[in-house]
Amino acid sequence: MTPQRRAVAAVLRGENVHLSAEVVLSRARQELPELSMATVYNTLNELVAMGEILEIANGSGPKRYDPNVLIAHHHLVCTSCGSLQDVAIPASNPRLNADELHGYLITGTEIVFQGLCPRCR
Amino acid sequence: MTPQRRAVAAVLRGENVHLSAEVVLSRARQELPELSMATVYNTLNELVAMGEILEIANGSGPKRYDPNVLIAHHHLVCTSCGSLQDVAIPASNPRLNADELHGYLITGTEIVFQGLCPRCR
DNA sequence: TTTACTGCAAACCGTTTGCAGTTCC
DNA sequence: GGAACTGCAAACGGTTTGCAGTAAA
Repeated sequence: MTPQRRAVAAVLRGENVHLSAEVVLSRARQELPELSMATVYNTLNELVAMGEILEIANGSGPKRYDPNVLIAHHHLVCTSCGSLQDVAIPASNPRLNADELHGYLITGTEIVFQGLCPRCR
Repeated sequence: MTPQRRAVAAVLRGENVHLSAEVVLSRARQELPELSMATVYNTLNELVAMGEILEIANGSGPKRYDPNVLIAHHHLVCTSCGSLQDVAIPASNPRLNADELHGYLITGTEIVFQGLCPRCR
């Protein structure tokens, strides 16, 4: 646990936090100005590998990192400004029936609700 | 309609087709060897803008292009090899209730089922 | 002294863009 | 001649990597 990793981890804390590497860097630099981007990426990737944070791959644009791993949830993304909102798993959780599985073994289901956020609509 | 565009469009035809720009190029070059990557991307982006094909943004790795725009569907992706399968919209289509909308106006819902394909499991 | 980690800079991959050279009306 | 399009090569943005230097065990 180096100061760098602590600074990165400290930024990724809380609910409804979805930060890009860039933003993680600038925020963590408030604590540790000499922090480098390489170290941010190294740390983020380790945190993802350890299961401490989630990686949210946005279509184009940078990946976002989400520290909320304890409560399973989906995302609501604004197609205009890119802002993200956590949403609870809906009551009607989608399932595939046998003939739609095409022989796959399902390991996860991810729902992305697209829409316009209050500011953009 | 130039030969280049025709060649690209011809490759993106059928069901369960999810090709990267790279693959589109190499296949279209069998018809038109002098085709360039720039033109492939130009054409793909126009087709997407025209609503003729869908862009599937994979986490890391190249985008995939899907000509199946007529039948609404979701995707089943192999987390090991990246292969993709179209799946029908499940009977229980997820919906958010008012308090989960957070003021967003929903415009679309995308489900990605992750799993292991028959070859990888 | 070995090991792990950092920061820098350069490389990387997928995609986009500037531009000069077609082609077609 | 003007508009639309091509191919090349260079630029781009986000991410990763090689490497020399530093700190910690």
